[in-house]
Amino acid sequence: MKISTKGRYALRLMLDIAMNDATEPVRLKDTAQRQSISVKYLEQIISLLVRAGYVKSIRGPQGGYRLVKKPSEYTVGMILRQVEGNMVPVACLENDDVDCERQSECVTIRIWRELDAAIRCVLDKYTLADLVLWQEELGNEYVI
Amino acid sequence: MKISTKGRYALRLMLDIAMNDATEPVRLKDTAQRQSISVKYLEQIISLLVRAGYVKSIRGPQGGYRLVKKPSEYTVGMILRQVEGNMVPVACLENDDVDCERQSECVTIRIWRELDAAIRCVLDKYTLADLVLWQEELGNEYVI
DNA sequence: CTAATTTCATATTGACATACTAGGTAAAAG
DNA sequence: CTTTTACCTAGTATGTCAATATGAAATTAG
Repeated sequence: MKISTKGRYALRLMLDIAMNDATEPVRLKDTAQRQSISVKYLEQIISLLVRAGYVKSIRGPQGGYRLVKKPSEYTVGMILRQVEGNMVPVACLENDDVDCERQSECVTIRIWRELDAAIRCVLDKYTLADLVLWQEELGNEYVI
Repeated sequence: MKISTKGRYALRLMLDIAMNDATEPVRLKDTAQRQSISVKYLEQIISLLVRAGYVKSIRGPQGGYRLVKKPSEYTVGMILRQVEGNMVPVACLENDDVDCERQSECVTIRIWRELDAAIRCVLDKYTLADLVLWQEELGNEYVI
């Protein structure tokens, strides 16, 4: 019942790009340094986000990555789901076709459904824009 | 980000005991049959619940397991935490001592904290008594 | 054109976790 | 003393996690 490094790093990666792609594309080399994550691992993670159409890449020198849409258009849940798969807490909620024959007689699924809804609620409530704002506030505190 | 079979089985096991230990101790052999889980695997799971003091065991013929307290005194979260460990979504929330040096500058933790609270809320809201009730309602529907 | 810089694509690795099964021991009842 | 139950430990196959490693392809600067 843990979010993997892949998911957590993906969020920090998207946040890092959101905060730095205003003037020029963000190179993974720089993100890696800022976030203390290896370039190679970031490459793997970002490939999933490129494939999803969340970031676009520019090759060659001065290349890097840029967000395709505005930070406010990426919820935390969207990002996590791309790299972690559906963020559903039990397999029997995964697809609508019933693959567990116990479902009709199983009451524990009510707990799992409510848990799923609660998780969804939090993850889809916040966007990258919120994270950017928080991070900027934190930055200002240091200056003061 | 999944609850393992151990956690899910533990909940079904506790529910099964709650619903059947009124007259005599519940044997794992019977639970195994009712729940379609192997006796051997149930043995491993219940040993964690015995150690936690959640069920007491009676050996020998006509032996089995009984709940120590009333069903209403076991939240779903209590049971899951015994077999799954703390149900916290990211490691940096695990213990109070700060083992991640990024915590002061990391805003993603706000998401994780809220997620943790949401999960806690659901898991600690329901008890075995709720599950028993739901299961009984379901049983009656079949009769009608 | 060439060299440097970047992304892109796969393969490999070691450690650990999951989901069990197997085999045997210990206690209690009849 | 045999049966029935719980109890304990080890093993095992599979998969996932968290990366590294290697190299190719594209782009730009000079």
